[in-house]
Amino acid sequence: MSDAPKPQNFLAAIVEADLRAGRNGGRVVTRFPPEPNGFLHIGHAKSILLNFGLAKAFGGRTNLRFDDTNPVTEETEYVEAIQQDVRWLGGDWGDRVHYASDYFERMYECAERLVREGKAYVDSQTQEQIREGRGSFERPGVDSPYRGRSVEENLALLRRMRAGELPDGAAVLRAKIDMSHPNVLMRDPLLYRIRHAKHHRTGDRWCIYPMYDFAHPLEDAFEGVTHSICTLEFESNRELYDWVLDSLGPWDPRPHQYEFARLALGYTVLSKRKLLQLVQERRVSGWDDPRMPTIAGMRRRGVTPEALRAFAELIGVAKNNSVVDIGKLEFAIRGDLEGRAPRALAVLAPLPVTIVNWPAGEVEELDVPWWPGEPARGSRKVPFSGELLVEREDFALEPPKGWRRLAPGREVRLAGAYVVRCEEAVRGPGGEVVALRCTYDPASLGEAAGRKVSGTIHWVDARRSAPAEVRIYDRLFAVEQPDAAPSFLDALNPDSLRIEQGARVEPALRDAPPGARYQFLRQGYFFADPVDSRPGAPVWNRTITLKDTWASRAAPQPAVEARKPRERKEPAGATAAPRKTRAGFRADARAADPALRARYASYQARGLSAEEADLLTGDAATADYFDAAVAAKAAPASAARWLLNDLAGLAGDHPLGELPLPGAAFGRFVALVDAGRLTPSAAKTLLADLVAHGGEPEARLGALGLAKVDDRAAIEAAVEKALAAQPREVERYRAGEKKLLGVLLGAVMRQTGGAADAALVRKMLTEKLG
RNA sequence: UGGGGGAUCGUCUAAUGGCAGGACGCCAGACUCUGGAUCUGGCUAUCUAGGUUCGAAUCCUAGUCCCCCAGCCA
Repeated sequence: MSDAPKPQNFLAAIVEADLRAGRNGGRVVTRFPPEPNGFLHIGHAKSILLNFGLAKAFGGRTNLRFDDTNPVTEETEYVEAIQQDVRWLGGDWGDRVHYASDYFERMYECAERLVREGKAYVDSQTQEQIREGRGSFERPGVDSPYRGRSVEENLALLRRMRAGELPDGAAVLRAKIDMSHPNVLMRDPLLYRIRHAKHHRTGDRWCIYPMYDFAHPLEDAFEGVTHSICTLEFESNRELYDWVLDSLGPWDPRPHQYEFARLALGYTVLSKRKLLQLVQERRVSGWDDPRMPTIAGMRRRGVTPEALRAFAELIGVAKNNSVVDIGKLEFAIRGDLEGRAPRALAVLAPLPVTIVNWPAGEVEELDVPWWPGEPARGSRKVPFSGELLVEREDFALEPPKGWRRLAPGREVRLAGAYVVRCEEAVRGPGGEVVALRCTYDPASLGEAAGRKVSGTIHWVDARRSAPAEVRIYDRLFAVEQPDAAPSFLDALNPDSLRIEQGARVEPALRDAPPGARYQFLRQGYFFADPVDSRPGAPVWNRTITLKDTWASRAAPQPAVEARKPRERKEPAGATAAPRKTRAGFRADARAADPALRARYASYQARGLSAEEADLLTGDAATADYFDAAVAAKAAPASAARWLLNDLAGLAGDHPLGELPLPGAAFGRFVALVDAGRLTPSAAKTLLADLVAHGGEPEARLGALGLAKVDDRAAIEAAVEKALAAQPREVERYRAGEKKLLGVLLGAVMRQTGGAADAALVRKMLTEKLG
């Protein structure tokens, strides 16, 4: 175990339980298995952080594995980009970078073994025939005419496939499972297809390539992966994953697949196909365009790995289909940059200001701390003269209510410098404001001056500032759910990039190196672009704005259109079967079986409700079980209740007839409860034990010490003990938090193993607590 | 019933029969040389209906809604 923080999610719970149970010999091995056919995006970041984080937290290892089983879409360029991204995020795979293509020979051997064992065959149907033969959701498939080929013939054919004697599409290797399997993935899935294509690593060595469902479980098994974590859409594939492993084992460890919900984010798209389209259609400048949700794009925008990790922690891991508010990402980015970006002065859209009472020609070098309020973290010189520039947006001729910036006659603080007062707005020929004439207060410099003004604005010196290109990035999409639009391209935000050509930055920023990060005071966090910046001429990318409670007024949110229903392609000829419910099946069973029908009536005659009678007579086994219980002296009403409410849940999918607890013994159990020998609470414990291990109810009741305690003194002792153990709760209860009675009652019940009479305990508790 | 999964504040996520918690967001206030940050307080939730239980988000029954699967993609 390491001391890395333990993630708190359902997968961590599984790993922890496995470790506790001693499974896999204490090993924890995960893997991150990208296909090298595109750049990684923030959804992958979630998966990377999960896989690497989980293994690290539990003292395990994580492999990086390229799932390169489809030569026509995969490229070496992506392999390199992916490694860079994973490494940047902090994923440490040591020397364990693997390729599915490294296992092609072993996989092929597995394929031959399946053939030899009669579990796979070569199918020579066309693609269309195979699709047709698979059936549909409601209609079973039909066997391929080639399904019955002999082992020898299959082996010879498979070898010819490998040898390149067959053209693309002429044959495939299929598992021989069940063409009428309810899970369509199990209807003789394809294992290998012929592809005469050059592979980015194996070149022309192979012309047959394994399918994902065959390759992936084997890759995991070859590498000793214990927990194979993927996204929800692979849930149906798990059955096949298990089939492949069980057919080709034994394995140690035997990998298991678990699924979690992939990330969906508002105001963005996270499908490789769509991201590729944006790149190919030049809607963005490339995979690393700062507007892209790719890891490379976010990195270039100025986001840090720490911010992404904070984001991942913020959103957690679960199985709910969810769309995460983009605000959470922005929060994580701001929170990270807040502590690492020094504050600098830059004016994006300048408005000239003349300080009319400034001594002509004089320049003052102000010493301004990089971190306001934390002078110990350093400072730089900022020139101040009679000719300045302020942000155009920071002046209003007719200021609205609550305005805390410049306006005729108003005073503001220039950050790090003097308080100025606007004396006059200079108008151009069209009446527009082209410059400001202000006066300054020579006594207002520094904290000690104690001048109170309504606001502070940023500025730069007009002559001694540097021109800079500033790229103002905004969300790539204008609507929260681009996928819901008719075409996601329609949802693109036309203002996702604005280039401020006339921006000016303070002199200290002129030589900022690529990758430098600053907060431009009051405007946001900026990052010196690592690609386009030149020595002495950095290009600034806006990573993220500051939170702006002033501007956030009255920005109407566009209505979110309803997601358009996806079209179903249903092969012709399928009949729309009427939907049947469980209740319908029970009714059918009774219609077909007069004996069940008779029991349905007789149960009601013996006092059961129609619902109970219905549930008990859906099949003969359940009714038989119930009858056996009643024959063993259980009252019908309570037998029904215990069977339906508790036994059904404990039994799970197991038929009642196969339980270690026969119907007659169940009946004796119910009789014990009816006789008041144990409380309902203790009875549940006893029933769970009987279902798990069998045994005679009476004997187990004694062995587990579950006999009802109605001895006042014993209960009183338990109450005293429980109260003494929870003084805080007692105090809070007495202070008025009456809901804590349940907690205290629970504590007493646990004291007695559930054997105490709950009503009696409640009574004593309320008396004692007053 | 084709099969598989999922429904908890506006959003994301906890609570394995015993106090519905946290975070984002939002609102209000304090503070502030950033309308930022920070601090304080507040807001809002168990899909529906029955049942079991002293006690149900959790167990049972019925229903509703959402997602995934019929590529020689992964």
